[in-house]
Amino acid sequence: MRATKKMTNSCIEEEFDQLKRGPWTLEEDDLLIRYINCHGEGRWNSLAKSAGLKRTGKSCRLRWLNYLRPDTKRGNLTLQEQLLILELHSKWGNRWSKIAQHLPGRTDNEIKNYWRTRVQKQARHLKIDSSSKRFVEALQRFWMPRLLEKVEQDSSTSSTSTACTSTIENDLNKLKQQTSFKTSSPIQPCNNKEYTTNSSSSICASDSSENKMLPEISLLHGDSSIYDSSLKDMDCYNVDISEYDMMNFGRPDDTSDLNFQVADTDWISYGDMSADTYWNMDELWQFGNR
DNA sequence: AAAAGCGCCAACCGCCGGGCT
DNA sequence: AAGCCCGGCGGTTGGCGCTTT
Repeated sequence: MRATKKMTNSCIEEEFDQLKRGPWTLEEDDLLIRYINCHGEGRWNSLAKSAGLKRTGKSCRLRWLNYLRPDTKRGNLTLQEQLLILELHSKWGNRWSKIAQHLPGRTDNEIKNYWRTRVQKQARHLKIDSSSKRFVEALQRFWMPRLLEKVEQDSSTSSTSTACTSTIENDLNKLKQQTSFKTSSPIQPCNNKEYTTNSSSSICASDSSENKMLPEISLLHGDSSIYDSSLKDMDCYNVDISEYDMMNFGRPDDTSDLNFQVADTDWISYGDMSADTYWNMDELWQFGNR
């Protein structure tokens, strides 16, 4: 019989009331670190009590995973990390923990915050829903190729690479092999001339003669079961970004719900992005050269 | 210089699934 | 089989600090 079962409701409430909330103090951090170093992590509720912390197990777990764990990375996300997040989000949607698994040292919370504060901000500027097909198209059609281009430039000029970035670069190399984001690569037309998704989530380009459309991100609307947890199963988009008419990107088309306004923030134009650390293209150039 | 507005991010909340009793 | 606990996840909130007015 668990001890808590013997507790009366008032006892539980009293204990709950005594629990501390809000920002962690240095002393609490120290207690938690020392305890985990001695006894390891897990069994968070009992850990909290044994360590003498007046916190919930959940709170301790979160503090450890998101902040105190030794391999936690802090600071701005690199270009590679940003690109990987965009790509993985287009594949998996808001599966933050899953995305975080591919970014060593980054937490799901951090990635979620990045998405909400940086990426969704762009959607707001464009006055479109960040989960809309149009916005996902914009990401894939413009930002990701540009980011990839920049990442490649950086990797060709930079000789040093940490173990973590190597992991990310491996993932990105897979992406590069399996997608056609590169602006310089020749287009790879699909036989069926339609963007279609097959059972393993591969997406092929359609041939719309007047305005080529990027593949739909079927995750947003489709069956999540087709998505595998590993990058190795990513399939080609078979789209060459250079084939797309950027100027027509925001123009009205038959699918009116996909329209968005570009006039007030001319973010489609090169080098004329909104002034944001992560998204301003000018700053992107500087970012990788640090 | 002060107030208001805004962005970022750490932390919390509620829900869910799995495991144990 | 049912009830309970725990851990994990995604969504949301609140406070702090910076910027703008």
